[in-house]
Amino acid sequence: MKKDVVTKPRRERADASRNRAKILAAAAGIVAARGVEALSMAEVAAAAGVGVGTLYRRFGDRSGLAYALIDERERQFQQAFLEGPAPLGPGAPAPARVRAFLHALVDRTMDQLDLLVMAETASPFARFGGAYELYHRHLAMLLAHLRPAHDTPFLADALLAPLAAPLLAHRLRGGALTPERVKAGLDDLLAGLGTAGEGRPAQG
Amino acid sequence: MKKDVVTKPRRERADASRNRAKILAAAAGIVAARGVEALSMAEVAAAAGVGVGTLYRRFGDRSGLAYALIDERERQFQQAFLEGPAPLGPGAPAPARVRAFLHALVDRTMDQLDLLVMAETASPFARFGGAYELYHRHLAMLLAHLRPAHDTPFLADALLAPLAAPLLAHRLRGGALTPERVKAGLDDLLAGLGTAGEGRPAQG
DNA sequence: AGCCTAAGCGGAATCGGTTCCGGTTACAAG
DNA sequence: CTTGTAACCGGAACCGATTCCGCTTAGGCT
Repeated sequence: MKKDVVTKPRRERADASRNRAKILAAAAGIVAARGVEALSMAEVAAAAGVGVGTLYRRFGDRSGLAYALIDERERQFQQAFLEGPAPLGPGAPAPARVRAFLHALVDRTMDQLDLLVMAETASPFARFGGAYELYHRHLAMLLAHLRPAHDTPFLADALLAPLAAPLLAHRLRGGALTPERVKAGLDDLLAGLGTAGEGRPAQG
Repeated sequence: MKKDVVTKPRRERADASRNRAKILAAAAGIVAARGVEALSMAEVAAAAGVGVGTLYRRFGDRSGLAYALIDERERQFQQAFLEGPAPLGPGAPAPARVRAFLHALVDRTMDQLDLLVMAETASPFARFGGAYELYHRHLAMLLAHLRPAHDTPFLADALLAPLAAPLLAHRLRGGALTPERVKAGLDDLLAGLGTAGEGRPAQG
């Protein structure tokens, strides 16, 4: 009988990570040249010189590829609110952190709107995969700090929902939507939740 | 030269509306029997005894078919908040109408969650087609009544966004989400916006 | 009743995402 | 260096949505 060592997690093979890089480069090139609409799996595979099967092995699906293209900025953002300098990171009072977090999320979403629309559109629940739950936990935690008597998980969803990429993209098309306007609107909601820094006790 | 009457809008041909009915019946049957996942265009066409081209001619696309299946209840809902009895319809003070509208929307969304998920998922912006803009205008108008100094179009989006079918469906899966909880959460947001009936002037 | 044509119709073809699988290969162990 | 095998690979096959297009027909008109 073999020794059943606990599923040793060997690291990615050299050819595999080489292909990963080729695919990401090809995909980024296509997006830069012709926009996200032109980003089909078959075309990326062809441009990268690999088979489509390889794309799926590395990235799972179309949405996974989109997230991978966003990954670097995403890491920066996550690191910033998890362990970066205040007020986005730890150290600032919760209301300030909530506000900083939402404002930063608006910027980050606007920056990569097209890719996010694609990523969130792939499958019905793609949006709630990856980073969403992290944002949700983070926000709910900050809110709970402030207003323990409220349903903070719901409030966190309610604050994140208006930042869904497809909604913002839709409103942007119709002109007259700016990051500042979204931030101001969020501030308005936050003021109502008593997170504007008034320091009132939570009992509402 | 022909008389150029302004593009006379002839009404739907008899065979066409007969097919529309057959298609809707077939689709409803499939959904009832095997759920929305089983609702593919080809299968509906086969069950209805028509070609797929006919489905597209009548309903535009998958999302259109889903909306058509929902249509009857949708009409009732729209009529209720546009011209039905208060507080949902006209006559009640704006704060009460806002609250009644959102609560009713929660119920209606929960009722047909699966079909709505399908309808809103078909294309990236499907959600913002059909009824969404109507809801948005209605809600923004009521809010403007209350708080003219605020960005009511944004607030309307912010109140509607947490009711997106995919989000509710996702939270429902994880258990622990009820219509009551959603309504309570919305009430909480509304209280913060000063629509709880306190009658404070708008100036914030 | 017969004509004319816009409106409809069916279903093959197309398109893009995703899955499958028989054949390769990196690389750890001996 | 040889070997064993898990991880990979490529690309054909599959699947469902959507488009296309040549043929048919309802129904207004004479």
